[in-house]
Amino acid sequence: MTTIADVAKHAGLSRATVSRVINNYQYVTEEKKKLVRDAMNELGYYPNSSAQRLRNQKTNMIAILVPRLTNPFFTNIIEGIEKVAAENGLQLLICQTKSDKQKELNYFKLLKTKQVDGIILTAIENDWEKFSPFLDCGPIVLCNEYDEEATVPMIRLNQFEGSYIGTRHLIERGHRKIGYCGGGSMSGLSTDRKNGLKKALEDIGLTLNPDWIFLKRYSIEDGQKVMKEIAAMDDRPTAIFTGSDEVAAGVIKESKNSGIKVPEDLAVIGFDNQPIAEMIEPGLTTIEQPSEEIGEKAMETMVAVLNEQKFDTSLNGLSLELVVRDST
Amino acid sequence: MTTIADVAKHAGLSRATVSRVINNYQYVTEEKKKLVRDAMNELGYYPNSSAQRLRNQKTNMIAILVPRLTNPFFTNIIEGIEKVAAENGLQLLICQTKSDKQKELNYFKLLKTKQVDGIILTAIENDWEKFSPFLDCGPIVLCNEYDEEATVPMIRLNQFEGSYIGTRHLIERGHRKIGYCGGGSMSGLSTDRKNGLKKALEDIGLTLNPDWIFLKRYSIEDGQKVMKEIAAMDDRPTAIFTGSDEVAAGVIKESKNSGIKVPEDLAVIGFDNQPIAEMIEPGLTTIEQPSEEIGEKAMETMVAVLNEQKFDTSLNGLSLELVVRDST
DNA sequence: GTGAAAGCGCTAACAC
DNA sequence: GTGTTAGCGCTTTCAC
Repeated sequence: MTTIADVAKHAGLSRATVSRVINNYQYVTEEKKKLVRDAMNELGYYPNSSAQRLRNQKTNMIAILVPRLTNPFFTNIIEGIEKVAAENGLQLLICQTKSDKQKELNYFKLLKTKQVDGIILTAIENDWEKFSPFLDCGPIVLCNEYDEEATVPMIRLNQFEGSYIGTRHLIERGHRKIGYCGGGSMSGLSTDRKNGLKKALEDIGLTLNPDWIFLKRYSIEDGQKVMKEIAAMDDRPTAIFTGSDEVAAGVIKESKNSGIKVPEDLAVIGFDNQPIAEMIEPGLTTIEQPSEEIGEKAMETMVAVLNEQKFDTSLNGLSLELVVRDST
Repeated sequence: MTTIADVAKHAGLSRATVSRVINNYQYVTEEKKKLVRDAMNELGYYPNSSAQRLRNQKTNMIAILVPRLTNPFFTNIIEGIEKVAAENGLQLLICQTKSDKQKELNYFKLLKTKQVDGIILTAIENDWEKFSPFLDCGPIVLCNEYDEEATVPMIRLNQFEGSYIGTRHLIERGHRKIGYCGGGSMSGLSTDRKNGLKKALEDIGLTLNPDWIFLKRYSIEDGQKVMKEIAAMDDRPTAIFTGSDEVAAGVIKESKNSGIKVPEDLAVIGFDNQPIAEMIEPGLTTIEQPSEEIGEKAMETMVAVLNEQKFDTSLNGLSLELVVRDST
């Protein structure tokens, strides 16, 4: 392995000067800069990043925690994060939690062991207080999901309104028996969505039937199970509001096996507007989330916090929009 | 930040002993082990990974290069890789090349700067010779894609046979005018698939019509474009063999806009057997790849190479299988 | 079984 | 402008 000392010797200069060239320090004569660069090229020298990290006490690496990489919504967020990260010379350590509390918590040790400078969360599995030992170890930024207890910057969209407009749409189509299918029961996002739905129902004097509430549903398979459960009911909803396009796609897929027609027998509305929403039949009505922009904002916030700048995340300008297709 | 010296002082022992406890060195009395562990807990000590990496000259981190995270085939490979990585205490640095030559090459610098101990490639953008400066910087393992020039371990499936059986299936359904839609023209995998198709045609005295060859098609959008091109032809194929389910899904989606019926006017066969294959209508006939197993084998190979064990990758026991649905 | 000390490769005072 | 040197936090000989 060739080190900075080898380059220094080869160039007939000191290690300090070589370091200055590596780091674009301005007061080095062009002549010696060239000497150093030639030596680096001849020896095929690259600075050892472990040494740099140890010396500089920073890694230029940010951990991104996502539930699953197989969900395009999260890979789209990563897409946005990566764009801004690249612009700022930061690297990403992408971590899958598989929605597992312990896994999520373990990744926070990355902060303690100084493997990353900060963490961006796209979901939350644990109670917020579990994170308190880590809050002073480096910046934490929240996006997509949120928690009322959290004291860190958040990129948060109005999920209440998102599900409210979705439910209004169902009501306008004549539905009165509307079910809800969401994520974790403790989740701020999921709670807000449920409340948005409730509010829309209450506006016309209805209440949400507890039999039609399904929680902790995330995948296509989960959606299929929900459809089976609905099919087995004596009193079925005529419409179902789901927390993701994947779950909605599972519902629609299974409806074909259950002899239930979408949207005639059951209207289905998704969330996210993933590619799958326009691939399936009938096309999925859904609430579009600007996933890539969410990622961009999150990383911009991280960069600002790392540079100790202030950054107002309360007004992020991002909103949810209804995309109407054929499933409603 | 608390360091090993703080722990040593707190426990009334030397830094060496603390280090021995951290690394489970066996000759430390239980009594002092406890003293050290208590001190670590009280101080909330975690070893600094940059320092460990610098000292040990290894990172326990492996880079995984994938074209895109939004393609489930690659995230499934990552799934398998991650499983084996976790079993072996290795971390993953997931890198998106976006099928860009320069990006791919840049990630190889991770090896030079000692940010990772090894690299697993799931695709190849550059000519193999471009990688030669990096071959002695750490182990490189190839999976999915391959290159005849490559001298590194590969997890390689018989793509020739995969497309041969797919094409046979089309021929048995009565098709004689079969088109091919694949990835990079230089790619070993894509070339083998094209040759498998050619062979199946030649077996019954036919040749592949060059007008029906589409290369560098990867996404749903690419598939839609292919369908448009086909629709505009005077002499159209009656069946199309595609290199991924995403492209096939795009073809099928666009067929509905072009008034072309699948499979009656155009049979479509995909590759990979991704979730989307059974979500769309008609259900997509496809060649299933054991993507997760590919990832597992790749990481097992990497672990073996890191431990300087031999590992025969030529017999990996993985094979491709035809999954028949309604698109053919 | 435990401690003292050297050194992994790099950067940033500080001196000149 | 450039060189000298201390030290980032850790592990591992080598003594004892």
